[in-house]
Amino acid sequence: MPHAADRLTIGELAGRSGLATSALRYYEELGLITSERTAGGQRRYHRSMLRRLAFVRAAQRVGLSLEEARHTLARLPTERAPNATQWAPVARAWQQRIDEQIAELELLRRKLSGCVGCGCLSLKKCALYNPDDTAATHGPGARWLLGDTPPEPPGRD
Amino acid sequence: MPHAADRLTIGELAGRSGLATSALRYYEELGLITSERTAGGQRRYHRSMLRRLAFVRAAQRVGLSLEEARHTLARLPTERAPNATQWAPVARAWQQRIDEQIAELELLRRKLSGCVGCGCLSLKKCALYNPDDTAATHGPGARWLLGDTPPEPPGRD
DNA sequence: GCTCGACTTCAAGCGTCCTTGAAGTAGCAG
DNA sequence: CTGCTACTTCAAGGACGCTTGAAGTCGAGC
Repeated sequence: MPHAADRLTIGELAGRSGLATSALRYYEELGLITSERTAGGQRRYHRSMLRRLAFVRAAQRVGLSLEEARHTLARLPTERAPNATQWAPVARAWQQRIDEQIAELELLRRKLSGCVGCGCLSLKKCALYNPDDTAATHGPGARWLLGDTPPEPPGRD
Repeated sequence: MPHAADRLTIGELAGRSGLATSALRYYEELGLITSERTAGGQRRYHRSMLRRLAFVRAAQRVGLSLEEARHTLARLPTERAPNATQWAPVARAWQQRIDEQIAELELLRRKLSGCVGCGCLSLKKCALYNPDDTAATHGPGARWLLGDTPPEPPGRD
């Protein structure tokens, strides 16, 4: 064991979190994590930072920016695990985001499925190019796949 | 109608694709789309570029970089819609990526579900912090949620 | 043939998320 | 106490995906 106390050096935190030390310093600068300093000025991290980092990583996967993660983190306890009351709204919000992402991906997947056998990406024949469900999903106006476009005037492909 | 021929100006292509003209020039620079030029040097796009752009947007949503999209695009016909033989492997590869993403999100979702009621993010008690399925999903070594970490030595949280 | 908006190029800038490098210090093993 | 690695700060750089601005040209309508 490299050192005595129950505080983690930046290298240890890096090893345990899977993040680079440079990333950890950056996160600290952003206020995502905090540290104490030794007499000599080196960082020492409380182990609760592991939780915060796990949270940040999860937040990123849910599609949040580091700034957004910071805001959410600010409403959770610093050194303690959040209790159910604190955690529930966060978890619910995230689940909603996740559900939306899954729904989007499944829509795209279905469209691709339809295309595997159809010599696809041929305008007017393919679900990838025709609104229907996409239109419903993405608001008003003709939309296909991932962008807007009129359903192609006359002309061929 | 702004002009005669069946070629699209960059403004028209932008309008129809939902992308900014600056993005279109950038894409052209990257080799994602091509254009012809008028005598005066202005770009004119074949309508098949709409398909390529739809493809690129879809690729982005599947998580590909523009570079990766370019590679894939290079194996599909330039001005024609791909046939089933050309398209099938691409669609299958994308579906696989989509499936992986969905699986990841569902895993995260399940973990969050378990946590809503548990005062979560408390080390050792919570699925978010304990390997199990995540370990299987992300290769060797102990991993929780989105990073590596040993399952916490002695001490408390 | 003029006008005016849409186009052109080129260079620089931007937001996000970090990494890299230089120059120097801390802290633990022996 | 030496020595070596891990640490420190600060500034710059870098990848990705574009956007913005300046300065100038094209081209369709009147």
